[in-house]
Amino acid sequence: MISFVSFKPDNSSPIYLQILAFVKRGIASGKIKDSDELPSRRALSVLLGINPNTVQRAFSMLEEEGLISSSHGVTSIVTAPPERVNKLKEEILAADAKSTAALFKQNGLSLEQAAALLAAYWEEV
Amino acid sequence: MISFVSFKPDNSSPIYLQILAFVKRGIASGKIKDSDELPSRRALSVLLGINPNTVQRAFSMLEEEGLISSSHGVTSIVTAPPERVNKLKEEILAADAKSTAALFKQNGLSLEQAAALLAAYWEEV
DNA sequence: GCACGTGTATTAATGCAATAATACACATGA
DNA sequence: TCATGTGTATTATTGCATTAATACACGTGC
Repeated sequence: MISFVSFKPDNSSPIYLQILAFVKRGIASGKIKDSDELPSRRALSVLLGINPNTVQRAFSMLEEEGLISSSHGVTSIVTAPPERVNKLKEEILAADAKSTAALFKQNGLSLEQAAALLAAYWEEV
Repeated sequence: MISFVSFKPDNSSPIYLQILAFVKRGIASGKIKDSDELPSRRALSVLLGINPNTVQRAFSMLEEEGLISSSHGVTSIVTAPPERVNKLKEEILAADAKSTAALFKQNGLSLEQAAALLAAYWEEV
């Protein structure tokens, strides 16, 4: 069963997108594995204190992307074969790296300064 | 006169917040300097193709933070003494570094891997 | 069989960013 | 002086993302 204990939604973006990102990053990083079982939509909505439809929306998007498999009456299962995981990992890392580089460049930093700054705050988070 | 040619709003957050962030990062990075003149609210709204009230909202928030000075009849002026710039720079860099570190950690990367990834995409953006 | 938990679908309600319209106050320059 | 452009303020409206409420369909296990 996938754990959502480390999932802390904020108000910076829609909750359903945060759930989507949480699961995708979990799969990409290996914390969530192929054939893992997801909590039911209702159970997760109670756990997170949100509306069941919000969970439903996130799960249906995961289904559209082929990352989970759903059927009536039973909880959904993660569908993440190795090649899919690698592809997802590359996508996420590339997107993160690009946005991060853009951010630091916008701040007028050099690559060396950016790396140093990252190192300075690495242990803090 | 502050230039907004590099300002490219997207639909990831409210436009007024993007304007706010654009100006703050500009000040922090030195691209926008103390006593620089801002375009008028109406002129900027025409330039960006948005409603004057959206610009007004961003500018009033900048005024609340003490980063611009406004008076009737004349365009607003940047108020950014050196100590304020340094403070702003620290705030922005710290926030960016923390969120970046958290992001890479969430992806299961080590500091070395994160730095390498950043370097790999640095020139691309 | 059937109670229960599950996935799925539809519709309504809510909140808020963005827009819109308008009015007033002030400064500048012809 | 006065026309013009500026900042400021108020109120209403629109559109859409999000949440909410509800009903229906299906599978499991007693």
